[in-house]
Amino acid sequence: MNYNILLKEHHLKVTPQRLGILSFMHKAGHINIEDLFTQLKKEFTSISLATLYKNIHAMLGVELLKEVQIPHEKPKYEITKTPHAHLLCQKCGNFEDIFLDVDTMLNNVAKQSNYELKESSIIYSGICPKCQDNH
Amino acid sequence: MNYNILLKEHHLKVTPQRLGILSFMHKAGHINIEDLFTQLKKEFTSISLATLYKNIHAMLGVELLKEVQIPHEKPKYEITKTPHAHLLCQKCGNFEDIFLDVDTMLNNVAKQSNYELKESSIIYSGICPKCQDNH
DNA sequence: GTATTTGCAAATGATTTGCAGTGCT
DNA sequence: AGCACTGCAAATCATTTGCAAATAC
Repeated sequence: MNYNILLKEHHLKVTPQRLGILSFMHKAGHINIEDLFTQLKKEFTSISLATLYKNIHAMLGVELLKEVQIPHEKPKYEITKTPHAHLLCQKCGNFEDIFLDVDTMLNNVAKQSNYELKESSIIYSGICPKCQDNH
Repeated sequence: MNYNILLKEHHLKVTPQRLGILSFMHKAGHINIEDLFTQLKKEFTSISLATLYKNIHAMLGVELLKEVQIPHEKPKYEITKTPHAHLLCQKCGNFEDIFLDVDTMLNNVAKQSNYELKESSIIYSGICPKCQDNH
């Protein structure tokens, strides 16, 4: 993925810090501020938390990133992609995307509720296949 | 609803503060710490934030309460009821329950993902019927 | 060259903790 | 009576802000 272009498309200036944020975010899939900062420190010894927060907000503002709220956890961030749901393993903590037909679900709920629905935030939690085996 | 019994069933001692928390929580449906504290202050002039936090955590621990995380908002709390999803109006902020067939959805996703799913956290956002009219 | 971004330090805000006194069962 | 709960004050943790220097375009 070309983060350079991604930033420009969203009218954000390209800086090494921003490229680093996107690169680690992509590698992790979903990551919270604290873990992201730890990772970034390895490559940018001088990066500050303030910069990280400012950039996360800038990228959220232009919808380059999306915030994901797992109950009882600190928010995680992901690069915006096609609408999807999430799976959380309550045992090992694995957190992953699942590309359900979110649109169909949205339409059904819209009909039932008379809301004009735009988006959904969906997390399913349970035990992942691996953890079922190592019961 | 008898909060006295509700607390005892969950092995928590009955105190005026806890009864107050549950009563306001029920009245509001979903409420965050700050708003709940403001409400409580009216009835219990001496209640402290520390007490509120401690009690919220105690009640979460025994699953008498559930935390609901709306992206970009402070967590709200609700009294645990049968599994359901939530609707958020992006215009007026109205936040309500919707009793979809959460179990069927859970089973479908379980099949597709091979996760052994236990619960889901679902929020649909859009424009509520009222706000559509006052467009 | 100008506007934006960075990193620091300080400020703010939210939540937690320790402890002495009080209240529940 | 004994243990749990309350409220206060202080401590901790997370996030934001202001500003001078550095950097992107």
